[in-house]
Amino acid sequence: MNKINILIADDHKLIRETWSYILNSDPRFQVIAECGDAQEAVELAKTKRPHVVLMDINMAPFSGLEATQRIRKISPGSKVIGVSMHSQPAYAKKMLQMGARGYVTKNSSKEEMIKAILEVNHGNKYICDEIKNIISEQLLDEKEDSPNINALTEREMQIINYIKEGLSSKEIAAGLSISLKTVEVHRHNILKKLKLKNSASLVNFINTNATYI
Amino acid sequence: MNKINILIADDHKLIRETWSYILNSDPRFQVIAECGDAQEAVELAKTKRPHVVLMDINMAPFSGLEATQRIRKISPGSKVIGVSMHSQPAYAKKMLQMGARGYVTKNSSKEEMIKAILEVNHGNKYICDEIKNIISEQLLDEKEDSPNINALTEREMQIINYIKEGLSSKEIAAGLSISLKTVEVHRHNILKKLKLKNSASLVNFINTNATYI
DNA sequence: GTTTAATTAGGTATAAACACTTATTGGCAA
DNA sequence: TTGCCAATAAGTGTTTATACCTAATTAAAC
Repeated sequence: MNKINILIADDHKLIRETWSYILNSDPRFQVIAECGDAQEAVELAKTKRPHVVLMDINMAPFSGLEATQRIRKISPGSKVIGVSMHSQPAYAKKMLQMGARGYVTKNSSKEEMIKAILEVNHGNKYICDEIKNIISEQLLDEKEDSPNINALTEREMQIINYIKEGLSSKEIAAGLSISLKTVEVHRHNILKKLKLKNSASLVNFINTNATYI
Repeated sequence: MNKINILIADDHKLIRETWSYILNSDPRFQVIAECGDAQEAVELAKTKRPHVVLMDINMAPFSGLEATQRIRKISPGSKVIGVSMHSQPAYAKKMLQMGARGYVTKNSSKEEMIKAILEVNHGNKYICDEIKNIISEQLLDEKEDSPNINALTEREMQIINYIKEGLSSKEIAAGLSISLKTVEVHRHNILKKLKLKNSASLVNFINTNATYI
């Protein structure tokens, strides 16, 4: 039986090395490449055609989410597993939307990671226990009136990023070549959707609630 | 020659396991305990008396900074190495202030980690190359007028926390039983000190710049 | 004991943000 | 095709924030 070929994309060198070490110690796996940025990950997926890609979400120059999406198109046979330190289900959800076949947090054990690799390689989907537990807990809470950042549109997120950087509505309007009035409407809608009072609390919400990625 | 006894404290199980695996594979090291929270780390340092402690900064219920401080008192023979994903020198500085003997980012290689352990066990201090490079770069830039959050006063930090929560100046004034005008002056001084344009960018700065820990 | 810095607070402006209404366009889906 | 929604943009207000100024009090530092 052939080994499962794995590509590791993670911007932390130590983490890449340790995973390579562990996975290569198992006769079922073969780490064929590793890299620290998303661009390289896409290129390596194209040339090396790995069976499984371990993809960290946080990477330069674009996120693991985008890299997953690209790999999905460029090498449909490669199964991507999202790996992140974030336990929020929203991350997992987004990652799966982008075409990932699995999601594992860095809280997971070695055994769970191996299980995830075997499952996705076999064509199944896999989500780690931690996320599954959190999701079920959230379902029990069931707070439908909670601010849901997923309701924000692309444009709104774009404008939030400008706001974070300290740009005024006038500057944002100039930057996006749209009317000042439009920017104001967007800002108003954002605050209304998230039930926030002003831009300061918005930035704090965005920075501390990772739910939006 | 005796092995160097190591305690690993990191809230990510996978990371603990991989380090244990790697370090135990080296005849010079012996991982004698590992844990995922700061409280346990302090207790384990007390009972196990490890030669070296690998301490992650981000942990519950209190931070690795505080745990380091406690271990320093409770088991002065144990050398603590701060391990973090943060490349800001401010983290390293704070960690060393708390009594750590070394600081290594998660971008560092396995070799660098081993070097750090050997150095601190030998009684020396060790800071990883990444941080050293950043510090030297910052010295070369030498911008004395650069935003320094350390210059913020207690009162100013207090007001920033209210701003983050979305309170208006009027509300902050009421909360602190001071004049609206005073709050406005504080806000103005904060923005001036940090060279920021508005509250949104202030909140983003505070959330993303860990310099104030 | 004099200086320095933090906190306090007033005045006087302009600029920006926020609230709410209406309305047009284009795309996508039931 | 009809209807919904995102994105666009205008009008018209009110409220807040920001930018300057001056200045008193107090505590710490030199």
